[in-house]
Amino acid sequence: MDERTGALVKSAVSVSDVKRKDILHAAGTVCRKFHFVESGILRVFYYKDGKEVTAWFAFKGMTASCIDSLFTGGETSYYIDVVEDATIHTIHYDIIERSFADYPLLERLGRLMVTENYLLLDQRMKMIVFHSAEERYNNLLRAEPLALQKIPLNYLASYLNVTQETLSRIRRQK
Amino acid sequence: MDERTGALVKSAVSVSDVKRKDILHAAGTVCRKFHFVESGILRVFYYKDGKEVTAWFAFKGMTASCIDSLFTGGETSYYIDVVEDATIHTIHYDIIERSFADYPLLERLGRLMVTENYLLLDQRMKMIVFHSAEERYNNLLRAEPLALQKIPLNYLASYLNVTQETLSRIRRQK
DNA sequence: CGCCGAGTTGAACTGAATCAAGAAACGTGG
DNA sequence: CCACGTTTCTTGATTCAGTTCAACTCGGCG
Repeated sequence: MDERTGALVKSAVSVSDVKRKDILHAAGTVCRKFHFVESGILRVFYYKDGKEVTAWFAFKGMTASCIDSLFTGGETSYYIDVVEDATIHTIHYDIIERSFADYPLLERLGRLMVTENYLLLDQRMKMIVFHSAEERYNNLLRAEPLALQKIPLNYLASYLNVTQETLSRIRRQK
Repeated sequence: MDERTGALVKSAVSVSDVKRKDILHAAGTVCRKFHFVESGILRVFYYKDGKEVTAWFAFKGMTASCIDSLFTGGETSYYIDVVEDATIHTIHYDIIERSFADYPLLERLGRLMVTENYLLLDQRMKMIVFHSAEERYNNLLRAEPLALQKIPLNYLASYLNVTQETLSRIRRQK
């Protein structure tokens, strides 16, 4: 990325500390931000038949956003909250977007970000389709061993697409 | 899109007619093309435990590509074949990509394409996670009633993530 | 005609959901 | 620092959607 573009991006970022249970974004609103996680854990979730369903955990080094709103400009169906006290860098996409025409590299940045998200979703989909509940749990355990101790079981369960009861039983036999 | 960019894109496209069972692309190779379907049906699939799994059907007006290879530049794990004789427009991504720097709008085009694919995948994932086999079948039936008569049952089954037997039973009670 | 691929049907099995209670852990005010 | 209620987690019994395996039907077509 060139200097000029870097400076613009920097100007669109703000850092903040957020606490467990803080809600960074609610469904039904347009959301033009996305968050980089420096430390802590964020969660992206939505409601399905009155129940929370976790779409995504953002651990250290990952991003969380109302990706539907960001992509389409419409109202998001996601909520974002804080699972573990976190320090985050929030990118104000408005500023980025307004400058697309003047900063060609931003388009690339946007493209790569979406691509990244696509590949992650693809992975997750294959995980759910091809692996049993137990394999999914073990996989996540391998990827994020520390984090798992800090995430309530019901959040985890909906992320892994099993009931809380099943997840509890899986976990027992270890 | 401006004239200049339009002309470049046009230069990167070729039209062809393809026949049922033709294989447009095999896994293990790098693929730098994607296909627009003017008529007919293409299928993107891969192998899982020795069995074909359909990742995607491209009906009229849709696109088919080895999206992993296109995004990452690596070898694809997908095959693309022809389910129903088709006329397709093939975009040679190489040419597009080489011109990213000179044609800023191409980055946007790329971004929007990935975005489109992301949203489709998200939809599909939710379909599989939240709906029963029967609901998934009915949904596809609603979306592509004509096409379904032309697609072999086993292709359909793996796309819907059920066994052929189950799909046959679902279909019976109509 | 007989074979072959595509689809159907049946019976047994299984992973995970659901429903229903409890047990533990947690935090908040007294 | 304890008591109390709430939230989180566990356990058991039952049910169910969908799989698996195996056999069978049907419509071409060489």
